[in-house]
Amino acid sequence: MRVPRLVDHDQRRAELGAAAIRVILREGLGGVTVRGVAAEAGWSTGSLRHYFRNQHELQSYVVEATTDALRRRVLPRVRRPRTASSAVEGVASILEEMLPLDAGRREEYALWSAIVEWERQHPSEGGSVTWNEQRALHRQAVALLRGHEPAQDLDRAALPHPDPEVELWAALLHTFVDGLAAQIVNTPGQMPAGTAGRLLRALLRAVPPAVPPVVPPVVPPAVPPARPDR
Amino acid sequence: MRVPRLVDHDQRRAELGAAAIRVILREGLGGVTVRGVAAEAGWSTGSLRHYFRNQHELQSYVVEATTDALRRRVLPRVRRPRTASSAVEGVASILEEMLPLDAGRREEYALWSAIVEWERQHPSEGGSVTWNEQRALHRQAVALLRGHEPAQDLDRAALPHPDPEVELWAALLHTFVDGLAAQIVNTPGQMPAGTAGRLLRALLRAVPPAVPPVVPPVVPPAVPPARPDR
DNA sequence: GCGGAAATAGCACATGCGTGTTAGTTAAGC
DNA sequence: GCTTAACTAACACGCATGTGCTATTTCCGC
Repeated sequence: MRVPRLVDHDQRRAELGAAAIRVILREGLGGVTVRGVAAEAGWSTGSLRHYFRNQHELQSYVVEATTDALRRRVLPRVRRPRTASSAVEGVASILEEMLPLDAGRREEYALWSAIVEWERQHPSEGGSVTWNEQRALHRQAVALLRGHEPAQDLDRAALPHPDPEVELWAALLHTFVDGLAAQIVNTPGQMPAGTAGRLLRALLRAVPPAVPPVVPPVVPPAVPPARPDR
Repeated sequence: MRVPRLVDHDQRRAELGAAAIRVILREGLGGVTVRGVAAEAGWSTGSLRHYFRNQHELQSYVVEATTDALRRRVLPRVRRPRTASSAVEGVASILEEMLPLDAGRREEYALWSAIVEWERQHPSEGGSVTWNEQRALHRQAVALLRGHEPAQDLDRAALPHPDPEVELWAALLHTFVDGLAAQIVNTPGQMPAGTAGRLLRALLRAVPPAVPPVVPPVVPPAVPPARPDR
């Protein structure tokens, strides 16, 4: 069999994905057109369409690739060990990594927003992946605040916490941080970085402390009791 | 002087505005095109362009008109007297009027979102009008929760409250409700109406009550500031 | 009546989009 | 060197958009 020139499709697609990300940052997900991305990458539309049959396939790939890229960028940052003067300060500095407080994080937030928009318009069964990951992060944050042992791996943090109070405050905190990020970008005049940080810390201080360790945080048998939430 | 046929421009523009609102609900603010709105209203583009010179003028008018219409629809509802079993319940039922919990309020939220998007892309000096109004509403809510006299008129509520704790919790609550609304529409699977209501009430219960004017901030050793029940 | 300004309807042009098709180019295997 | 499949580039079609321009209709004041 004769094998003509071969190119690495995955690598090509990654190259296109990088160009598409630049387009998203400049014009939003709606600007991710076949022509636009091809021009950004310096290719012709015909070439691009050897790797993506249509616009949906292109956007779908870009959303997936962007999600992965953001994960790889953000996760190490929130897992970075830090010297904090208090639990509140430690958790606040973690959560601030998620807020669009400077140019770099504003870019990341714009990408997250584009992904959320995509997920809203193309709902997948099993719920939003990014939502579940964010919830796990806030669950960890609240557990830390209340003095629980942090979950070892990320999969563990994806499960509901045995302490229902952790679940409740994780939901409250998650929702609040979502709103905070939205206000920072939508009404930056009314929500400058300093105000955002103060509000975040104020809410963290409002998280009630765990009751004294009558029962240490031993993971109980696999079945958590039915919780009112969710 | 000869006066030809005269039509009420304001009334025409209002008619166009109503058609544009229908278009926004169907296709978003991006769908507000000269052709689209004209077709929705049953006119030709040439006619429409006697009242709006270009697309920007059309969208600008629509945003303004929609803001006014929403104000007129929502304000009486949040001011409706209610019989509540508690302060938390009373405030919760007010704030729920702002959440996209049913078809009607989802429509209103979609319109609010379109306005916020417009304001973000076309920032005006003096900050966002809608943001300030929302903040005033939450300020009132927190004041109510803490047992203050409610402000008489709306202009009064637009000013910062003398109690700094009211200002702080108004900001926290405002941000939280923003996030709640966003999650309800963006990830409805993870944030159904019942959960949203429970989270809202949980946060309202976390608002610290006003200290009785007996002993303000005498901090007993090792006891964190006043906390809600439970 | 009727002149004429306002109002209306419609067309034309340039632009940008997704997508289908087609001709040219490249390079591995024979 | 030749063949052939993959790759590249470009064009064409249909559609939608904003906007400028031009007939056509309407109706008040004379």
